[in-house]
Amino acid sequence: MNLKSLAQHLGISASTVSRVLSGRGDEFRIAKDTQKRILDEAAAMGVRPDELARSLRLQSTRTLGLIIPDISNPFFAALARAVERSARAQGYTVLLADSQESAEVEAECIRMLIDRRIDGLILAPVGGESKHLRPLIASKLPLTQVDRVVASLKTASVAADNFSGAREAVRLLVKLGHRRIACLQGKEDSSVIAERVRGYRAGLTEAGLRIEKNLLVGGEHSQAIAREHTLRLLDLQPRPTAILALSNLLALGAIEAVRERGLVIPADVSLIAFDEQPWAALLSPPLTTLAQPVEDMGTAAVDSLLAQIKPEPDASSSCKQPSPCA
Amino acid sequence: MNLKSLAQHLGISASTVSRVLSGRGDEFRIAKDTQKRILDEAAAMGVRPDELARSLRLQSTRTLGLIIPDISNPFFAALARAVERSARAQGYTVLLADSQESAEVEAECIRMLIDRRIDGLILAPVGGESKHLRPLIASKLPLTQVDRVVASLKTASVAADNFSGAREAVRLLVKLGHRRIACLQGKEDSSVIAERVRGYRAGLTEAGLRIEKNLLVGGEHSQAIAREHTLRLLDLQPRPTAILALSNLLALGAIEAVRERGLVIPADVSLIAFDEQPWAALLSPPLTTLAQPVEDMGTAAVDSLLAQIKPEPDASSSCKQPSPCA
DNA sequence: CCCTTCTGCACAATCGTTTGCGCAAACCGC
DNA sequence: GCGGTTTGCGCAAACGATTGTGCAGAAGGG
Repeated sequence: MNLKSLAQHLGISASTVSRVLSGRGDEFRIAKDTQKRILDEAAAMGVRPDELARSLRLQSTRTLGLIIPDISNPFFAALARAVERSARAQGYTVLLADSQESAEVEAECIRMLIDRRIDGLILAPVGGESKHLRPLIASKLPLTQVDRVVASLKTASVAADNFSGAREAVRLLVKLGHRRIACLQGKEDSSVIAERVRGYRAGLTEAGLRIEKNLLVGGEHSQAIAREHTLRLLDLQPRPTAILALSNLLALGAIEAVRERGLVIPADVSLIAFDEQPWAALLSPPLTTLAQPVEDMGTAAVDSLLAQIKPEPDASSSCKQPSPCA
Repeated sequence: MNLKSLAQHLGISASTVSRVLSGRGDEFRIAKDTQKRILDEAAAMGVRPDELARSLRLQSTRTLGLIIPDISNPFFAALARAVERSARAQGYTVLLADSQESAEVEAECIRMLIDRRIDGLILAPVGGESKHLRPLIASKLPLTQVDRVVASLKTASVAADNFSGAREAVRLLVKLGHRRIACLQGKEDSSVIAERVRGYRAGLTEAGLRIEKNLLVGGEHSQAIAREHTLRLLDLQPRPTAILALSNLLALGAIEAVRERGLVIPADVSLIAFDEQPWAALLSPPLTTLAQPVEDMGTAAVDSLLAQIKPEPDASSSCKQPSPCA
């Protein structure tokens, strides 16, 4: 079923078959007649060149790696889809790996992808310690960070304008009359969260509001912990009138907590959350979310990476800010 | 950075390095001293054998393909995670592809995975026409179907007991006093849906209830269409008192429709849905769901596939039935 | 001291492609 | 009928690993 056996079968050399199958028959002046024979027989026998051998010889796999922290998070699932589609459109395939929010697993994924000789890597880092990324940088593999960005790594990166997004959210709440606005944050060492927190503070300051330490809670990116922190927020006297949840997972925890206290959104407390959710509209009343431009981020990441791979420099790009929606 | 250059660097042949790095130095009676030199230097230089070349030579990639119809569906995301973990535990890596609920894309994914010489494939088929799967069967590639099963394809398969699950759900509703129970189905040609519909009918019959044609609606696996069908259900006179949604996506559409009609679950109409959902508990009141044993299905699929790959026959397995939960 | 046995490693073929180079036949003009 | 050009294609060497076979040198026996 391989190119060589097809060649034998036709009494023709493998070189000729290779050239014809790669669509460069004319370029090498292979007789039309010969080309037709080869193409017909290849189709009939279902012969397709072995990508492994091909990659080995060409030293290029036309494969991109994508590492995300959690495929079951709708945001990352959407990102993965966008990356995959965009890569496929440019003739690349994507190897997807899930680092499970663990630096250790992340390092393992990186090793595995490098062993498979991917042409480039799109990485949404788990954040925090980045020692394990040093060998990656040293390897000179084309690399683009996406969503979360470890700034100490000098690489191309693609991220939403999280600062403006969060500030915008606060402005919105202020306009609605809120004065005690709490913020439910995730991992502090994540660039995404850091930016959003910065935006939160900026929004408050801008509105002439004080930044109260006990209204900025969290520190883990987990639904359970978000729930606990929200419970504590709700027990404060006076209670905050609005909560800004910095991610979809955190929002889930917050909603849980609000329900648990027998309170109602938005009568008792308003909630506005980052990340779009398929179910946001189903809550009563619908949850206000800040959609991230995940499609754009995916294609931008692929473009940025391919720009590094092909020698057509295009620098790193950035993205629209999250936009509020119903 | 490859094995050969390391060999030169040490003034040793590549064969020896290969044997040592593959951990079989003793087996080939390589001197302890030589082994140590090789291992040390390999670690220092960060040398790891090229998986491409290795796979080519060994005619085995230790890679499994997984094709699912939609990674952004939480059920499939969870399945992918389970498969990935289970495969990794057995030394295999997984190539994930998303067929986007399209037979055409599915065929393309299959071709791509075969070109990459995967050792086996786990497939959640889009269903319907299966002509495009013929070449796959012909290729003799180890294959296991998961979740959805195209019965006409004689392959190993892993699926939940959807029949019993649906029947159980109907029993539950009947016990709660419902007599007019509607069913919101998806693609009729999907084995999963077919089984669930069968279970639905069985449950009704068992309870001595008539099966009313206009209470069994649907035909597309889409939230929007589910919404429309539910609207029509709700406008029936008399209105059904309960709806069984055969998947998470359909449930979303149903909830939308119920809200749109200004009705309340479960006061006006009860809803029970297949597939677990992270947000099911957040609705007011919480949505009753039938969780599928997705972890088990993932590991069972991998086991079934590996049984075909390694010559340790273990036959195909099946799975626990979906269990009702809060 | 020679012959065998064991130890420790190297040689070379192989997996399935791609590609630079080169060679034979056909064709052309004179 | 001979040199030169064109046409059409094959040879063989890569790519980076694995592995059966074989070959030296040391060790051991008689």
